[in-house]
Amino acid sequence: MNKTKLTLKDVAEQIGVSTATISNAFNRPDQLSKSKREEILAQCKKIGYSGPNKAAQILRKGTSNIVALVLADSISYMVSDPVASTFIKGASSALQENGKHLLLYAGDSNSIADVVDFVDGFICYGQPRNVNLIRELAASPKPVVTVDFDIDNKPSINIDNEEAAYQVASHALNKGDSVAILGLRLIDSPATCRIYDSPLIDVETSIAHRRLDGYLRAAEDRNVVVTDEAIWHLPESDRHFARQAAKEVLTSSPRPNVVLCMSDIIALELLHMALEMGIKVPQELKITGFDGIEEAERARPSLTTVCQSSSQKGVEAAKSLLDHVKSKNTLPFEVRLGETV
Amino acid sequence: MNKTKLTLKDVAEQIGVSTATISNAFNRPDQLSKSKREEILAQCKKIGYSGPNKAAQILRKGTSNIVALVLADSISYMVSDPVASTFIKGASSALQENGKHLLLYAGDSNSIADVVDFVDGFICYGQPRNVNLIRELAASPKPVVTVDFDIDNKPSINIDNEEAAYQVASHALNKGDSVAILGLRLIDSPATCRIYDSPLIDVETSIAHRRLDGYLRAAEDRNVVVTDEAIWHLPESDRHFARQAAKEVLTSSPRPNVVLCMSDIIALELLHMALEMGIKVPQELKITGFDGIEEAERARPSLTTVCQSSSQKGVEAAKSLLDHVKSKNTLPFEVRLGETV
DNA sequence: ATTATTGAGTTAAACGTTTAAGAAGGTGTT
DNA sequence: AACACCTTCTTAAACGTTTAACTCAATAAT
Repeated sequence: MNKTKLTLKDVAEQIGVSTATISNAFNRPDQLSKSKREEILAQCKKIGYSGPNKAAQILRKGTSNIVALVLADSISYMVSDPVASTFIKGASSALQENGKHLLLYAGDSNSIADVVDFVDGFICYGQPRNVNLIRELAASPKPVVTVDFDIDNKPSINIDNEEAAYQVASHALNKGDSVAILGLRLIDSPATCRIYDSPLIDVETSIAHRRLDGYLRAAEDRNVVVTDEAIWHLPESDRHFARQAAKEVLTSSPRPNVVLCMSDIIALELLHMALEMGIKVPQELKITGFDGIEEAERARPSLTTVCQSSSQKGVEAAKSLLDHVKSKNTLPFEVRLGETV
Repeated sequence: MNKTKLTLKDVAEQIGVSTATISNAFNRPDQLSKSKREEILAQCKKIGYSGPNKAAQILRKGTSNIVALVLADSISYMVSDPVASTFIKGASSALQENGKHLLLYAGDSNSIADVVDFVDGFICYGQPRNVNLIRELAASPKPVVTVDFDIDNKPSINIDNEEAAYQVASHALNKGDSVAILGLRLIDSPATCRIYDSPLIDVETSIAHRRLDGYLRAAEDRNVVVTDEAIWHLPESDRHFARQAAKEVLTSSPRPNVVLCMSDIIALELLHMALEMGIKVPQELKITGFDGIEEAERARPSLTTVCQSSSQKGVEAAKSLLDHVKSKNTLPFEVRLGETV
């Protein structure tokens, strides 16, 4: 029919009203009479004008209905991790309900500059690899909400990781135990950036720190000594890394009889390897996980772990962003007793 | 420092050149002398101008570096499905390498109108639920590439589903067998829209159709009769649906001794249920899958299936879009013989 | 009968860029 | 010396909207 894309101006001329009126017909029904509005919309439909151009709206209105989801690790990894993908699920459905779109943003990139101008806000899931990215998020003119990660003065969604770790560890630990910890990357561990060196950003602390604190408190309560050598720091909650670390732990001597794992993926890998090696769980080896993924419940023996709802986190994160909540939100958790302690 | 966001105009005034020159300094280095360019960029940095506003660029340039990934089913489902998430992996990494961003778009929404104006193109993964959405994609002014789905006159990425199904079925079938098929939603099955009724869109055919054709050809070759009652159409490749259908198949009488499944997820669920029921695989029941996911290889007995690389599909789809390829691309597949036939 | 108030629509100035076309000056050719 | 041709930069018109401020009637209030 029409050679080139119709604009508001074209349509206004054809219908014989001002562009403002057409615009109002689409955006502000209260600004014109009901009859005129309906007539205009009908005409537009007939002419083949499907509504104001979104690119122009983004510029003019300063809003795009796009929310960027900054994923701590690469998108590839995040999409296949059960915890992260469940989070994405929750976030995306909450956003969709509110007419927002989700832009996946890799946390290993080093700047948000290429999207910050048009995006409506950021949900940051986990601790991004790149310091500069964190710094930019901290200084972002657009709203930011963080999850499983904390930036001072920005809203966040989290659970009480210290308390959760303390509780789950308490179920596993007894006086005289020899314990190992399969942890996640600490924010200031050598493999990563020494974020505390930078005075500009005020990152409170990572979940790995909080969980470690909880584990250590539980150990201390029972007079169990945890040396630095008994703590492994995996770069991420990945089966491959987990398998390697599990091997090291199980072949170290003396072999620990309790291993506290900061994720279920890690714990399950350890569990499988232990069973392969003929180690009796929980008699010779107690294991705790973290997250409460389905697979942990299906495993035999079933895993003792901390249950938290990733999808709820996603929903809450989206809500916080949309409602311009400023405060930090601490969600509940629950220790699920399985057969591994 | 600065109260309000700096614009190109502000910066131009401060530095004492025209806006065009600043713009060129950022976008078209060949349009001004090297020395001037460097001076300008240095000044901008000092002033705190981080480059042209992206929202304005989108409008003016008509390009955003955003690619929408239209997911046939809901985002929630897609993100947790191993096949789909592997696809997303491939696509996102290829796009990221080319500086493109990924917008997740739910295929159960009924229009692309709210993004078509600013997005650079669409990758459509699978057959969207909504006819209107398909119609809009078919008529989209922006490039579209489809995967595991076909729209006439649009490029697509696929494997030869008919041949793949034929081959895998051929490994399982023998004269005298009683066969059932656990299939996926056909494009014109009653539960969905009768897409062929609409003359406006020319959707070639769904992968479910092609696979069914392949299965039936293999059956015919061996004089095996497949009645309509022996064919189940699951709405999607979901564990829940699969479990229900598996139950029906295994309790039907006479019980088939060969079941051809259109996805590994379905096949694995059937396998588990068969084992639970004490049915010997493959002696009493042969099973074939489709996709070649990891879990299929790990299963005991391991699954006979068609291997195709979802991540490669993602990469190819992204490439096709970025390179403006117009032709359809048929990728290779491979039958992996497991212990279930 | 005069003044306020409201309703419906218009005008025109943004929003922050990019880019075709043009101007000014310098270099090379004949 | 005249001319064409670069190079480097500027001018100004898009890109397609939204929205504050305004006009003009018509209705309500005093």
